[in-house]
Amino acid sequence: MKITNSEIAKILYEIAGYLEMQNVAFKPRAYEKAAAAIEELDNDVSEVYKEGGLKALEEIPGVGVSIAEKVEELIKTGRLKYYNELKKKTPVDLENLLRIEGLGPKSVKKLYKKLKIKTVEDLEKAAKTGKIGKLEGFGKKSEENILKGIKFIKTSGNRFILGFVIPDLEKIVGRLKKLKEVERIDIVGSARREKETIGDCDILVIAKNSRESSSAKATEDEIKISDFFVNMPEVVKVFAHGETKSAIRLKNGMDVDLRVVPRESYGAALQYFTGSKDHNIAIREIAIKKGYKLNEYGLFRVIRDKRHETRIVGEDEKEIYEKLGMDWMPTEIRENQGEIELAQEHKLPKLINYGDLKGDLQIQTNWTDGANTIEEYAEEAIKMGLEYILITDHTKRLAMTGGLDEKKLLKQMSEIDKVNKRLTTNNKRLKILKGSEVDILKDGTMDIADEVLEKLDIVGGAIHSHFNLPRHEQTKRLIRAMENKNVDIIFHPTGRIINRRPAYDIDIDEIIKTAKRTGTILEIDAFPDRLDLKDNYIRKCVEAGVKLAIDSDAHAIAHMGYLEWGIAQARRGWATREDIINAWSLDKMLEMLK
DNA sequence: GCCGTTTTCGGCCCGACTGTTTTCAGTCG
Repeated sequence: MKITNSEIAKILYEIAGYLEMQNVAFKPRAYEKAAAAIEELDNDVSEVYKEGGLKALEEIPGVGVSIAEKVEELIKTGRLKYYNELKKKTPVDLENLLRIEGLGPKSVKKLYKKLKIKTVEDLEKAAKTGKIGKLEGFGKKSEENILKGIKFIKTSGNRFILGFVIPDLEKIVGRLKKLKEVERIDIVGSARREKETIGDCDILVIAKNSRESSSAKATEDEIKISDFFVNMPEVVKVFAHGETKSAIRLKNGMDVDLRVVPRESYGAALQYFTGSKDHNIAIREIAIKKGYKLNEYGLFRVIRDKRHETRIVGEDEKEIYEKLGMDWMPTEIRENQGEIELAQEHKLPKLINYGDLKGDLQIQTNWTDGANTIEEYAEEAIKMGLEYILITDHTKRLAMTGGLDEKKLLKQMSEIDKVNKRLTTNNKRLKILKGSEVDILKDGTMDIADEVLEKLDIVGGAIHSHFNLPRHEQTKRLIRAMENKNVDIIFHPTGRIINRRPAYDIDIDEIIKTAKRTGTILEIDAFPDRLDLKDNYIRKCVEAGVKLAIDSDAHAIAHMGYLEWGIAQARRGWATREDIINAWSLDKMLEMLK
């Protein structure tokens, strides 16, 4: 099978780690840079190579002669000698060991040399028996931290980040959809509810030639679909393979269930398999009270002696809810957190819709750690139908990104003026706004002087250091930043990275209160592993009347599409268009900002 | 190993924290 961009990137990242172990200078950064560039590429590297050969590979920024050859070898053979040799020298599960906070290549090497630790399991055993603490350069504290890191990975590691696995899942769904036997197909479960992470994936299908009812025998079409499903190239394990229900594990480690449902039950199955469980339990209780029975096959009227029942509805999901006396509910809010009561009163909020955003307010360009130019982002935004974007490169304290100081920021502002002028002469409607992702320093002051901040259209503040301050101090720090009259938005307010790093310790209610008082916007960072604020914090903001912004946090134009994941979270937090400032016109938005 | 409106060779980002030390290596962003 064709090697994917992320598979190539993973190997390049690992090479960087191995070189780091050997104290090789500069090369690790070179491999990391190339890996990141490939990971963020819009096109398939294999395709790039097929069309333009080595030359085309070398045109990828950060990829030179040597790495291009290695990528070529990977595309052609699926293997890489250089990588295998490095791996032979230090045969450790680098990918997973490096996921542990605080553990880098040097420590991994030492642990391997001294204790023959190769895997996370080895490491855990050694830490638990106190062997790590006695090691030179390590101590009791390191041992504790390692155990904590392992625990964190274990408790959060077996869920998949929805935005990152959806491409894999959609590939499968797209392929099934093309079968002549398939009439309709949907992803259900927590993925349909747009949860930030999913444990597994459920897929429902109706065959063209669908069986009459759930008790009828499966049709040939239905059997063919199930057979096709378990024989896909990505399948590494088949747990179950029936005529209408199958379960497999994919190469990426995710378990996927497929159910081929009769047409007359499709709506009921959608409702049932979408959940959430709590939502379904509450709905079924209501059904019982009204003399119905609800299951995955339909809504049934129960006749007195309970041995007779007649199917009322089942093909259409909306009809089921309506028969039960309530409005259809958007899947994102089906968590039994008040949505059912409001649906019964026909008072559900009108959630913000996919496609409602008029702008993107967090974009990193190649002035710092982004991959594309201001102009390239502008072109992409025009393609997406946006009306405005805000350029928000990092500031000087974040040295590793080449953060901008006051002088460079002013220079970038005049560059934006120029690009805006070009857009106007070419009759393009897009407006590029001047902004910055300004570092919030330890004491809550900003990394850029106020005189310069004043000149920007919109200022975003963000924390990138001192993640471990005690709660009151961290909260005070953010509050001070919000009180700055130039700071309009707080970017990724809690700093978590899903499956990797917990949020820093803040009093979220205090933060929301301050946002309200100071008129500061809180951001919903749409990057799939951030989604910060998360759904229930969004809901708190909506209830408190604090306004929000949904931003892609793009570091490459391909990331701008992530805005949709931000909308999904906003919907999970019950946000309407009124709550999201970049769903508004430019004038209205600028008017309400500080 | 990559890159070049300062360079085709000689630079590559840097400050702070943590945990280990008693001056520093490793890690992080």
